[in-house]
Amino acid sequence: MRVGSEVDNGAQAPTSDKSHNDCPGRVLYRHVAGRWAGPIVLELWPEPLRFHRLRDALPGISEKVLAQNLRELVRDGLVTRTVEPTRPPQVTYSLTQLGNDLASQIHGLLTWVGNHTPEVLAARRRHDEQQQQQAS
Amino acid sequence: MRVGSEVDNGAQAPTSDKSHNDCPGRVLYRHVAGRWAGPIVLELWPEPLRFHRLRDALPGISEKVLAQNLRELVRDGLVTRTVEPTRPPQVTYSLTQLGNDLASQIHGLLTWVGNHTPEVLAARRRHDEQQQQQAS
DNA sequence: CGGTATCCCATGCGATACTG
DNA sequence: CAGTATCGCATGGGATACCG
Repeated sequence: MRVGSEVDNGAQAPTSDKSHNDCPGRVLYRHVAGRWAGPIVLELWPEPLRFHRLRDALPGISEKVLAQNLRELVRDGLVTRTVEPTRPPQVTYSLTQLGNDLASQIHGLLTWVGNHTPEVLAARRRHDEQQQQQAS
Repeated sequence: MRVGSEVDNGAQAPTSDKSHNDCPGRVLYRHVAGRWAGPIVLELWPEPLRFHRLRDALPGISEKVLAQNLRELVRDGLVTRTVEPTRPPQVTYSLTQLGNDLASQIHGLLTWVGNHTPEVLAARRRHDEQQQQQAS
């Protein structure tokens, strides 16, 4: 609770010049660890997919966000976008070699999460119960 | 602080109740893939560290966010918090076995990023140049 | 089919001040 | 030393409508 009546002076220096924040590796990590980049790459791992197939494989994603992520992945050389000039047009996304390497790392992380979520939930329950007891 | 704790879907009801959004694995992934959880776990991988040591090892993190992440990690059974009742108190954070497993996955992803950032940057430059040409 | 455009909200994170 | 409290922005991402 606001002890001193000091008003927060809203201008919080964006920290923008701290060199480690602009570090490209940092930025790239933030992207590949984002909410959807990992899952998308994993979907493309076994086989190339078209836009709507990809969307359907990722329940909950919006087309906007899927498109954003794909654009970024293509730009970063992790995914290839191939257009078949048919009618209607077909656009296929596939992993590059670089993207393939990344996929194996993502896979490791994501399957770890899949395998150990129950243990984490159990630990969490134990922890919360102890907190409960201490509170009482 | 109850960060991302429970369901609590105050968010803009993503098509209402799509169960996959509340899926514990999804939530856990969002956490370990967050901006700092990965780096923190990696710092603890070689050896346990105290709060300020950890903060200093992670340039740019605020104490608030470090504390938040550590609390969550402890709650999830990935990190152990040990208090030495000396004067002044010493608090040491170390990985559990579960946290150790996670660390190796994170390590894979983070070192991949470290090793391949130059290639990504090169790809990005190539891509941006092509866009430039098409625009003209 | 394969996207963009627009609008808006929830959440994460940073900065600063204070406490046991 | 090891945190908590408070405030506020920036950003990612969701919903919806529209375009080539």
